[in-house]
Amino acid sequence: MNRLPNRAELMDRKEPDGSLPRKIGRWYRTHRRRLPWRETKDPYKIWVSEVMLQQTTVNAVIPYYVRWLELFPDIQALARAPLRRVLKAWEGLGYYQRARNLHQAARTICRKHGGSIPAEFEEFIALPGVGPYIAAAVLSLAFDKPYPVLDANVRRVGMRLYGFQGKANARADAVLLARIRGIFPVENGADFNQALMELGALICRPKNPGCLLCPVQSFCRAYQSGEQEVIPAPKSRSFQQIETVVGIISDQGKYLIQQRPAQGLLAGLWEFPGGKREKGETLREALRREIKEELGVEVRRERLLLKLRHAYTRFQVELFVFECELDRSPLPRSPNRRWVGLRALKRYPFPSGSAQIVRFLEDRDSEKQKRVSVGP
DNA sequence: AACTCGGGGTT
DNA sequence: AACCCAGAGTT
Repeated sequence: MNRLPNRAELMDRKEPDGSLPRKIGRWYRTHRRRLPWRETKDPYKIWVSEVMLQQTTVNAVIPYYVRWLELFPDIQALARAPLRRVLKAWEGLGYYQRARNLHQAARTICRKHGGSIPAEFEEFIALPGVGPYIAAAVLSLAFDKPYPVLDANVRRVGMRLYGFQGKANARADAVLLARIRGIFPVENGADFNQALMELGALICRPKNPGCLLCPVQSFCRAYQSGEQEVIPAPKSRSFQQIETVVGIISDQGKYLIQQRPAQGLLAGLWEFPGGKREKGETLREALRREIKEELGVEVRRERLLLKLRHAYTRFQVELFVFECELDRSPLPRSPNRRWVGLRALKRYPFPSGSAQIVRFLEDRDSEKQKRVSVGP
């Protein structure tokens, strides 16, 4: 667990001009990127950025971040918003539990903390979705408390600097945090934290690190032994291919969609009926089985509408989207199944793959409208 | 300690 | 195609 540097660690530290924190600090002041969340000290805004940036690259986050602050400019606005709008604003960013947790935490803060973000580590980390990194980051960057942060950038920089071998792990993290605490500057801790992360992002990259431009090259054990490219060791990963079938079922201009369970993959998002193709099944057999299982109705006729590919972290999905004609119309007998017109479809949060299908349907519809209005 | 949870960017 | 990313929660 993180903690503040103690008295002995902070007092009487000599920081000569050539020290590591000084060198990194000077480099940061001249090379840092101007990013939206670096223009503010508002803890809510910094928090939002940290949650979005979790396992997500800076460039992917920026447009979401800007739009989010327009929709939910402060914690009260977020707390008031219904979950569906919150998830819609997150659509395409992934790890949707982050949005649900942020929303829930905002409501808790407005209900129990008078609407202001807790400035104490133990109180803040107790909120859903706030772990050791985000607690340290927000308290450091917004409240200038000297908590060292340990994210993927700092981990890579630190492991290389100190010549750690092997994969990242909890034990190595603890040792690393202790060493960073040991050099943590008395002043401008927020800049030191950001400087370490920025160094990891711009110079001490996973591949092809820019050691020749690195301000702390002379301190770096990995550089001295030429191991900078192999520290940290890569994580092992599996990868598999999956084929899914999707049924587009429409009736009088409305489409049948259903909501995924509140737990697990893509929790709470909406999608069209369908599922995985099993071994030994044709796509059409899979479609008929899934529709029968999910809706209790036989498919009378179907035609392939489009094929999409979508990559997840651990697998790649190929979606075969069929327009279906059913035996009879299935009744939406649960709140998790709805007939929705194209216009209203835009307000529902979909996984990225399904969002592509929605765009296809919209395009198809606007083409149809054009033909009608222009005439043959 | 190992898994799960998305999607997009980079190489 | 493989790898990675301003991690957190669950098992």
